[in-house]
Amino acid sequence: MTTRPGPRERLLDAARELTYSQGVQVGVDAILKQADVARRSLYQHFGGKDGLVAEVLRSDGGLDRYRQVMNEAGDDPRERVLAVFDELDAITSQPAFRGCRYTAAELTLTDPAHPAHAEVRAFKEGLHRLMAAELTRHGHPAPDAGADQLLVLIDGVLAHAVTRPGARPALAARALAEAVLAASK
Amino acid sequence: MTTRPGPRERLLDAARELTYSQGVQVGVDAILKQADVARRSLYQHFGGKDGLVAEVLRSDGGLDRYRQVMNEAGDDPRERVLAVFDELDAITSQPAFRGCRYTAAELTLTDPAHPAHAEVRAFKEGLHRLMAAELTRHGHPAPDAGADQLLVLIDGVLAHAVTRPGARPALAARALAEAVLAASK
DNA sequence: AATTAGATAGACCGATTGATCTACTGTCAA
DNA sequence: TTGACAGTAGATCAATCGGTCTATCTAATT
Repeated sequence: MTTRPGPRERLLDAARELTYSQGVQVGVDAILKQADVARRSLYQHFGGKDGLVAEVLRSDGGLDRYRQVMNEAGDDPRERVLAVFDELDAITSQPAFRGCRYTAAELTLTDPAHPAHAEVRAFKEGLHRLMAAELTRHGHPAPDAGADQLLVLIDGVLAHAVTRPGARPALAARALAEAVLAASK
Repeated sequence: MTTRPGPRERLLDAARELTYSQGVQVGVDAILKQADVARRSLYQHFGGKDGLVAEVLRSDGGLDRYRQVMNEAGDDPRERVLAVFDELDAITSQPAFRGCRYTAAELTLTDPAHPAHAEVRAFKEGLHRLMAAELTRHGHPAPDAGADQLLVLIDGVLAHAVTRPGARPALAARALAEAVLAASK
């Protein structure tokens, strides 16, 4: 039989799911209930709700998913970048799609002192490095600026898909990503 | 001496400011205090907090601001579209910038029944029509698809600027907007 | 002058929030 | 056997939430 994970993992799993489907405003009680964990364990492991939310973002592995999608697309930088937008089209078409978890956290948590903000920034910086590396391999004359453009496109797709469900923004963005790639020599 | 606006206007002004600076999670009490209005007036005029929030979005005049920026740029559709991104660069560079109020509302308010969602959608649709009209005048072969691209860029700029303050995403997006315009015959 | 509608002030409500606390249980190692 | 420790269960806390209520005041209408 499968041993179920410890309280810490169960808390992270429950929080990851509920803070996405219901937003970070979800109550601690709901998380505790779904995790089937004692109240005290939460404060023992994460210090409080804020710490739990931050750890959810930190341990989310969002960057790994981007890497995986690109790796499955092969070696060609161009194909690897475009594969990201194909994947975005699939993600944003799912009924359970509720936007980018990082952007949502950033916009929802107004308090600048919230530990989640640092995690959001770290994620975006990591994604920027990821994209810049691809553009460098592709011979792009300004990989940093190009990565900025790709990030705008990615964030734009994830933000826009929430408000206009039928728009398929990833397809629109994919064509612009090709324009970014076309800047290479 | 200037007669101060009625309770309804004061409520809208206070709510517009506070829901932006502190998010829609801001308490009713804070809005009432800043508006210097009796509690009852809020429920008399708007039925509740949800109604007030929705009316803030509806009466925000965000579309008018886009129109004004484009009108100030003259008649040429190309200049009018690019002026939008110049303006976005200015807006996102302000210290008080806290993201797109509509996107934030959409991501924060999880309840699908919240009346704000309809206002968000109406705004984005209006913006889409605005951009499509410019592309049509510019001779774009597919104004609707082109407007989709411009909206992704706009949403991307507003979303990305929140998480990476120094990135100047509007400048990156402006170059891509030129690519959209270049599709015209 | 009488009536009426809108606004104000503020008490009050039940529900929920995040967090702390005590008491108890099970496990493993010394 | 003892002790340490992590986890559980649940009472409890103060604060805050959105919303309803009564009572009073004011200004325009009739």
